[in-house]
Amino acid sequence: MALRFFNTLTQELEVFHPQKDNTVRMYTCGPTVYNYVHIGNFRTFTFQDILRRWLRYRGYKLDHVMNVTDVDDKIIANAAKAQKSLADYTREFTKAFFEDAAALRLEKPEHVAPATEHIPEMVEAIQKLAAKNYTYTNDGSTYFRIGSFSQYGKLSHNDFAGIRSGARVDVDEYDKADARDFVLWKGRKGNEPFWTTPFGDGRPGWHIECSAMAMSYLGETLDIHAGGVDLIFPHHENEIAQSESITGKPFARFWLHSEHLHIESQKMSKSLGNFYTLRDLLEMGYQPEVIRYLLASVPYRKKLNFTFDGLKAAAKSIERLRDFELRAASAKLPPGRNEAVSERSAAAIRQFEEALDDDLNTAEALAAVFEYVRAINSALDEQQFQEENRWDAARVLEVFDGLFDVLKPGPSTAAAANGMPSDSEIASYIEERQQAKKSRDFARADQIRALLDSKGILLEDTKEGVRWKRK
RNA sequence: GGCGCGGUAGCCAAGUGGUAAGGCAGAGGUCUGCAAAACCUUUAUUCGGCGGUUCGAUCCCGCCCCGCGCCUCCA
Repeated sequence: MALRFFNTLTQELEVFHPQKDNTVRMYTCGPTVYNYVHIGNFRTFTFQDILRRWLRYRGYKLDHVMNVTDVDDKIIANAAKAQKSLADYTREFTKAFFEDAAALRLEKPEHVAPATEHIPEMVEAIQKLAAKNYTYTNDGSTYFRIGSFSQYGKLSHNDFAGIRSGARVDVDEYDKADARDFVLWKGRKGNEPFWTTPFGDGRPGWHIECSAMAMSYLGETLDIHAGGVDLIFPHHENEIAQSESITGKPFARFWLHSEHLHIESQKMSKSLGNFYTLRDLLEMGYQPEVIRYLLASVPYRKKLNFTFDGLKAAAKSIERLRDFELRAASAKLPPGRNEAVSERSAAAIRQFEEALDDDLNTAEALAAVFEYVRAINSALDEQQFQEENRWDAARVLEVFDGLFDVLKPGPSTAAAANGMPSDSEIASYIEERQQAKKSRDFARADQIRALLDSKGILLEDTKEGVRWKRK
């Protein structure tokens, strides 16, 4: 079966191909850098990372733009409170965001686009809209006239006919002619940062950022536009209105939206105060790859309830896969190659691929891997897994880890390794213990075991010999 | 009020018109000098409730109950 995604625009599962060049032109909404982002935000970014990796696995090249919103009301307020310039303030949290993303092993998009570095593109976009009479100004601010875009609501599948002008309060204190209208350019106020343009001093509205930057990097029609479900309305709806009013062409072919991370059955959000940042969890001692696994393991269109039990289960799941990897790589094996094992390995990869092609069903993909692990463990027990089958198992794990990326120990594990004995020291301890056991000096053998244990090294006596791993 | 999503074992969770993947936890076992670790086996006559369609429904339809989201900044 071909690669399929659920398209929010059509509400259907659709076969995906990029429009040209075998290159996927993709835009995703990135962070607003007014604070540390929380792990709910990172669920979406992890989904986007899985999407990137799977598209590449399927042979596509990527041209992916992610914006960084580095000017908006909250940022201005927080920077003022911290008595820092906008640039200094956002630099700090932009840096923190990419550090966190790297810890979660999220690939960096081909282009990272800070809003403040693309003001000319936004000005140009607004001028094009003005030339077509899609805008009006009021008290120094420029607005988009929603009444002039007949398809408004097609993404969020809302019928806006019933909403009357003035039905809602203008929360951002700008005067609008119609309740649905949104601001393209906010007029200069007080000491706020501003840019000078033909239509007045001020700063960009949020929605125009994404339209202008997406089209300047990727052209008039994107292959994929992705983000969290809460952006469907109004943000993405507004992006469509702006972009399609300018070009007269579809803005994005596929709209992909990831569901929220919940905590105690509620949306995790800054305003509710019920959030954890990645840094919070790392300080509690959780490994970044465990968090990555948890975020990736539930299919992206399903709400994911965050719990510490879930985090512990994720850690154990990774441990099982790592144990398997170690066993398949290090066990003493009979020579030769078992054809049945090779076939079982190929089947596992096929199942894994089919699950991901089906709108990135990561849960089903994981099931394929775990079923494979059990089958091969049994084959190992029965001496059916042979020397040349090692490559088969390695290949399955390579495909798995190319997407999930959780098998290699993270940097914090490496940090804990400081003061640990080297591999060769461990090997000589193990050898000494084996000798002691052979001469039935169990006291010495147990002493060595305890010594290594105190340094974080766990010995495993198995049928295939002695293995060790870091705790 | 409008629009939408979801309710599957103790927890997380996949799935299909023909009788329930996987992970964690639990139980039993294998291995072992002992132990740990690891591995294996096992764990839902049942898929929120009530009706309907069907030879047959967890999966389709209707109603109800419960949870959640969007409609305002928000991943």
